Amino acid sequence: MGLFLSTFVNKVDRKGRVSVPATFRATLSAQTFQGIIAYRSFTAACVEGCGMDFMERLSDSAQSFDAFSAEQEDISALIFADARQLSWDPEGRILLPEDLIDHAGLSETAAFVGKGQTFQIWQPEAYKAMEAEIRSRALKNRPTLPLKPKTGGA
Amino acid sequence: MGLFLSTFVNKVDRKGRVSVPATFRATLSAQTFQGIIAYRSFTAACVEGCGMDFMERLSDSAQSFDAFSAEQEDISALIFADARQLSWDPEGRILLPEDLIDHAGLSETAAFVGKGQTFQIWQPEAYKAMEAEIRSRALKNRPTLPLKPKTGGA
DNA sequence: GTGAATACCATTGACGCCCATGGCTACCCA
DNA sequence: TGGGTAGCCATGGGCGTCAATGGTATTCAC
Repeated sequence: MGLFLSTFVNKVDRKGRVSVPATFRATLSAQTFQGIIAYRSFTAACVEGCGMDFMERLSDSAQSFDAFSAEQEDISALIFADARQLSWDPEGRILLPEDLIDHAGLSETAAFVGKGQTFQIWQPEAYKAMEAEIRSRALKNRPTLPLKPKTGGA
Repeated sequence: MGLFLSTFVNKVDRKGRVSVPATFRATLSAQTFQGIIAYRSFTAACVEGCGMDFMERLSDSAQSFDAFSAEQEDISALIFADARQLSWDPEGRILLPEDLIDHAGLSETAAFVGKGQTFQIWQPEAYKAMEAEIRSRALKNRPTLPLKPKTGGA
């Protein structure tokens, strides 16, 4: 299973095009749709991104009540309505729609931020600020991450 | 299952390259991604290192979000966003990104410190100081490590 | 017909790959 | 037991390739 890792800052050109990081494209290469799914985050000033398979999983989850609460059903409804398929050109660039650019406050550059199964697109300075905040909070709280035991193999 | 054991101090060349200890490479040799995952520790001046399988376990753990507090989501966000895939060259070297070098205060040499399932990369002098501190604390506190019973296989 | 979106092409700079070297160790053989 | 040798691992540097980027042309839609 491929993951979206690391953060890449790429330029947005005059036409609104931006290169999707090569490693992200590699992560999505197995999928039928050659591109990304993008929708406006409703918790932060950024764009959420993922592959089609994640959308399908989201859809499956929304079906089963016990997995998703009513609120979460609302959320998934929002997501599906807002989501758009952005296919990349032969060079691996996507064209960012105007409203996504507005929502994330993008201008010259865009930061692709890996979140594991998904990723986000931020205005780089805004992300830096957000990251600093989270990092300082982590430093204070020293939270721990309960690791699941290894699944299946090895 | 392979573990990361012992400590190795290797040189960082002018291009920022450093050899990953051969035994660490052997530990990771079975994995799909031939290289290491590295991210800045948020509790110490060092770089955390692991294999892709460890990252995937982390991602799996993050999936069940009812088990996840906001804090813990913070952590996984920080880790995935900061994690870089550093593949090694045919000689077993990785290229250390500038900000990782800065965070750990690396210059001429780097210490690879085994931590079992994961490892860390330290500025050698800094690690020596940290180790001395931990050791003296252990002498005082006599910490214990509850051993799990053997799980089924291997 | 005009504008936008997509495809095509060219440039460049970073990164990955290749070859060469040196030192240490472990092994072999006398 | 000691010298020689071979192999592995860490190291240094040069070169080619690919990803990111900027621009132009062509096609599609309205």
